[in-house]
Amino acid sequence: MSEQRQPAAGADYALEALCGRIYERHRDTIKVQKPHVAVANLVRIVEAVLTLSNRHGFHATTLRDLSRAAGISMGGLYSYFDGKDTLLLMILEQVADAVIEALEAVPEPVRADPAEHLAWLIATHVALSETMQPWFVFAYMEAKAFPPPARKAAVASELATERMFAQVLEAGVRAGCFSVADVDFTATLIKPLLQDWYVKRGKYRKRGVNAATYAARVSDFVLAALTPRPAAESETPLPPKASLPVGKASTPRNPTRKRKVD
Amino acid sequence: MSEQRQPAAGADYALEALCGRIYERHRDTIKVQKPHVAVANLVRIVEAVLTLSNRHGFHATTLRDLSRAAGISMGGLYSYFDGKDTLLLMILEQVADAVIEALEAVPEPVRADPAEHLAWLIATHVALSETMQPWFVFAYMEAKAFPPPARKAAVASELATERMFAQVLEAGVRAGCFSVADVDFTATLIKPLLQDWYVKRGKYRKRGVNAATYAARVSDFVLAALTPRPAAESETPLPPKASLPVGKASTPRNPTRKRKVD
DNA sequence: CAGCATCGAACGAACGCTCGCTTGACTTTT
DNA sequence: AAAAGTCAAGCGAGCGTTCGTTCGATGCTG
Repeated sequence: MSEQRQPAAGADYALEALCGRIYERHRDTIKVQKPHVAVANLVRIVEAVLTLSNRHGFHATTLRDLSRAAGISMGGLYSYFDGKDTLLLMILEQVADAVIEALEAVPEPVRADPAEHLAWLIATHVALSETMQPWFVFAYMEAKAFPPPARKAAVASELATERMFAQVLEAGVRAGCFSVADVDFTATLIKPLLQDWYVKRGKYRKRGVNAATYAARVSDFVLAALTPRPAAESETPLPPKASLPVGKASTPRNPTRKRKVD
Repeated sequence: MSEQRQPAAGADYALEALCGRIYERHRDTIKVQKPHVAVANLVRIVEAVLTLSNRHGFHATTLRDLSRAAGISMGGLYSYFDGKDTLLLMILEQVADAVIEALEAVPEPVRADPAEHLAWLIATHVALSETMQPWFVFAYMEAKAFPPPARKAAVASELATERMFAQVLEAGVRAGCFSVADVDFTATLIKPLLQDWYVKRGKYRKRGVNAATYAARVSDFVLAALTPRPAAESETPLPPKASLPVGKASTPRNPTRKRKVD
């Protein structure tokens, strides 16, 4: 199973390994005993549900579609999860775990230089979201629509990665190699740049941009914005008045019209 | 209706005005004749469907929920659209139109200076997406899941705004005030920064960041990245090898297992 | 021949959508 | 001016369909 494992991180982000972890985490609800059978079928289920959901949305994906795509009967599916929501949760958990695990495995020498550390975080995140692209898209698109446990976990995960960026920025500011007005805000701005890679990957593909190139360009862009300028700090004075017309105090806040029956 | 209309653009982005435009565009399918009645009810329908959909997704929003929230009976709803999909389309069209219309109304003096033009585009986009926040979130989250016409329109709209950014960047490069390696790519990177404002607006709200502040900060960040540096062009050589472990040539690309019946 | 794994018909609930009916403001008739 | 007629507008029970889920029968394997 392991063979060409690069860092000593001990984590593997291939489909099969990820499904193995799902199996272990949900041993109690998964009714199939033999691990190799269970994991093999989980692979087919997860692969199918990611494909179908990323095309039409999780809610629009029916278990009959999933059954056909995975090659497992309706009843068979219920040996692997006790309801549609659980299936969603299985995937979301795995994504959140993978992100934190991958980004925390920063090599010690890299951590020394804030600029290099930042570039490493960006490159690692892009590489991870490239390997697990369908998972990331799924988590990003479906996280909002579901039960509090999943929502909380997703938000927490996002904040955790944001904090990692903030810490690096702060270290850079202290070391004098970054010039940042608001560390937290700038850290927040980096996240959407990383998300764009997997959310709109098709667009980049079409333009011949691959993961490594994307990461390098984003690093360049971000580092350019952070690098202290010699003098002439021309902060944008304030945005040019770009107020949109919004016809007086319209938009009645309480348009409750009485119905016949309540 | 009009009164405090700032630019001479002639566009109004209040809920009622937007529904008025929807009414005009769909006169043929909307069965209600009297404009003031139709627009008033469209307001209640659109407001309700945006609220419900942004909470649980459009697909998960049932017409019964919508009927209750809007205060219009099931049958009544069908006087305003001939199917759930049409309702989705009505909103998507309106968002795409508003974006292009707003961004094309750039004042002539602003266009002269690329930096100012860029800041104006950012500020205008943020201001528009602030005014129409639920619409933007709806369009962003639901665009993928629907019929080719809607998808095509959404992609085209995104490319159009992207091209506007690219043109400004190009003008700035020619004028010597921007230093950009790849104009198209950099233009692409700006979009997600704008989207983050409405997609994660709750997060920014919680931190006391309002629309104007957000736009100003993003402008600063982007302009800092574009401003030519005196010397020392330290392009990131290549990303530090951030390869994730992906257990040998796993991930069987064709895990088709035969079923009993095809 | 156990017993684990899988199957797929069947079920109740909930969906999008329809349609015959009621309502009420306005027009016409007497 | 009162009565009768008209029709746009709105209503909600009910239709057929499809959903998530269940469960007894049926392999398959050691």
